[in-house]
Amino acid sequence: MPRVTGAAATTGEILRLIREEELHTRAELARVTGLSRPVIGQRVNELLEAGLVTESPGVSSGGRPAARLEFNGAGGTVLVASLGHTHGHLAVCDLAGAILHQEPVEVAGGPEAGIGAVLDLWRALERGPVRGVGIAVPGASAEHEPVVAAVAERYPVPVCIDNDVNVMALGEHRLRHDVDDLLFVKASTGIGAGIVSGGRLQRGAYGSAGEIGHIPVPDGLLCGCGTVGCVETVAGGAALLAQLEGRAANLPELAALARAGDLEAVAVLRDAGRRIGEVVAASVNVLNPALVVLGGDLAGKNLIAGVRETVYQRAAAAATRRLRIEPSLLGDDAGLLGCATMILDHILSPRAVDTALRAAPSPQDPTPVP
Amino acid sequence: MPRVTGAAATTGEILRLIREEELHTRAELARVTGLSRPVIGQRVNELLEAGLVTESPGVSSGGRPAARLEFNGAGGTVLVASLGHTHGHLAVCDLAGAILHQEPVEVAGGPEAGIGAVLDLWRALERGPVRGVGIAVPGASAEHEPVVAAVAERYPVPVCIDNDVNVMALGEHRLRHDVDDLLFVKASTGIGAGIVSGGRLQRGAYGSAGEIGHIPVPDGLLCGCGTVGCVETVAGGAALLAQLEGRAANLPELAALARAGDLEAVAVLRDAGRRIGEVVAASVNVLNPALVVLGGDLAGKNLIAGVRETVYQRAAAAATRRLRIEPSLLGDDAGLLGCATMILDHILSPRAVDTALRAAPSPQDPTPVP
DNA sequence: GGACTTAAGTAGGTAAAATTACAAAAGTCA
DNA sequence: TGACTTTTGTAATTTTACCTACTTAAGTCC
Repeated sequence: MPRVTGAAATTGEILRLIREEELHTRAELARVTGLSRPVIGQRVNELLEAGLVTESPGVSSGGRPAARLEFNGAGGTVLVASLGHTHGHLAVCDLAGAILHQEPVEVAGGPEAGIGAVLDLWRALERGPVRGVGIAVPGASAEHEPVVAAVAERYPVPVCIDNDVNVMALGEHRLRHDVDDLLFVKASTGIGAGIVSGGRLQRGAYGSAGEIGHIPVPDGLLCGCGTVGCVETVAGGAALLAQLEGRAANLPELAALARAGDLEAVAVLRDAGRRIGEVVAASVNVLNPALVVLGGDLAGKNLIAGVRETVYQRAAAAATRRLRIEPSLLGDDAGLLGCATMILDHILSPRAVDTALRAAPSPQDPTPVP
Repeated sequence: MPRVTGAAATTGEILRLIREEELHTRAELARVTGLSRPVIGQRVNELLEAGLVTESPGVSSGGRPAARLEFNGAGGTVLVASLGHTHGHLAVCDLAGAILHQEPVEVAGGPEAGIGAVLDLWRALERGPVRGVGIAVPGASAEHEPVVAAVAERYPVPVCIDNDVNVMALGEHRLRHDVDDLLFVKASTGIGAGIVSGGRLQRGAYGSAGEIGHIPVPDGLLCGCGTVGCVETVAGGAALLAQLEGRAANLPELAALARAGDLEAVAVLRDAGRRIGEVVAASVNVLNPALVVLGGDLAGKNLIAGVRETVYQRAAAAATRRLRIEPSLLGDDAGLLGCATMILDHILSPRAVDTALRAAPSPQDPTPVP
């Protein structure tokens, strides 16, 4: 019987089918790939031996019940950290991307200075073999090579680092993998966006794609960047706190105020949404995404309403006809979950898995997967 | 000796290495791919037999001279057409993408109505086996399924169709294949952009990515699209002709006027460049391309100067620091050359070549390549 | 309980792909 | 001219990646 799929169904590809395509028995895998049962059996055994897949009794459909194959999220861990300029969070996640344990961390002086503290905390939290490390940093990730070097020295596994917004965009994309073109907008102290186009994260030529915080909006104050009327200046967290004249000390408080129905807070957020909507409208015109996701401390229903209002009014009909604008599904742990997605996508990709299995077919090897 | 490259070096991949990676001898191919000489020899023979590659005597480097392998641009032809709402151009190109012969064509009633005339002219121009067809249409290509059907009925070869701006972006990308993130902006009667990000053309979720013509710019007239101040309304070809109050009857005349030094025409174009620069600046902030290419009837030095002025002033420093803004290298035949690139990328891709060779290994087959 | 159904493992075999080893061709250089 | 270098081709062999056929397992249905 000839093969059906275009790509050769390597062992790594079989894992992808189990993990992402909802195929859970050897027989199904054989049908979909067009490969014979013995080949599938052999590949699945490799995955079972490597601890990447588990087998459990299934239900019968009239004959012998098929053993149910599941990706083994407990087959290892990844270490992740979402770092800001002064503080951040870190966590240990399983291979399914679930957070097993997390901690806040102080990184006075930024990620470079604070990476030592992060490494020490990770060491204390470690459980099971570490298969990869994912880190989110503020701003351009290219400037954080020393961080990667410090981590790579302690952990001989793949290390991925990216901008916090890009990482969140990846995390959101994982939850909605039917959407191949999405724009993730983070509204917090700063305002930025992560772009997924054609199913892939777009960083631009020099890593600053999606930096929409300094696009000017009509009417506005002088921004630190030199231009007049950057969105970040008129609708960023600092501006909103200033507008409330001390009634909220930080962004979570502001959000809480709005949730409690405070009319002034609601108005401030709605108006910020309108300003942000201006730049989102421009981005939507340029990119034509299927979905805009709003995340960050400020992305409550009021801000989102403001964004919707402006985008549907300002952006071209062709780009908005089927456009959805929705809140993030990731919640408070967006950064950590995004980091986990980033590194897991890397180490569980068919290529990486094939390479790892070729190098270390035995399960007790110190770094069997990546 | 183990393989070096990740991707299996299939026959199609070997062709790519010869065509795009400047590898011109069997020995070089063997070194780069890590495959043994006999395998390379066999694959190259397949390509020679299929007429996709030519062999010529080379120069010695101290031993037997290596036979020089070149992609055979004369191994077939592709038919291309760049169609507007009322008229267009069509051509026959060789497999290297060079125009062998071109003709204007009237397509009263748009591409659907005029495709018959196009087919007849193509038939008259045909020389050598036709390996593919590429067509550019105004606006969204999804609306032109009937055109594809009509062409496919006469020519049993791959047919590619896309928006004219996207096609030009592809053509420009081919000429600068070191640049993986570029924005092609066409300034003519309409204003639009084609986006190449991460080396791939981005169409967006519903094919309208890059439609920047209807983004509003500060201050402006009422546009047909309902919004106030679309760039296309204030800086599109129609607006500029109106500003010149009859001194130019069409855009080529306007461009000629400016080249001759007419101050009014120069000012009008420069100002249009500034308006277009507003939306280009927004796009640059969002996408962070390495290069913005300006094409279309209006893209002379005056308009480009205006665009540069505004972009470097308005866009964020991170996005403009290494940004280049340049005129198109494609010239008047941008549409046709872009079409050729589009269809050639398709039929000469490693996958397409491998499939074609598997199906028809003999050179005298009517459709050996695709 | 026995026939039927579906799933999975085993053994042996085959065809393709790539390798090694050997041989020949076509130049340079003294 | 002959030694040396580099490229290319040929033949036999090995390796890989499958498949087919058969057997065993484990359930349902009458």
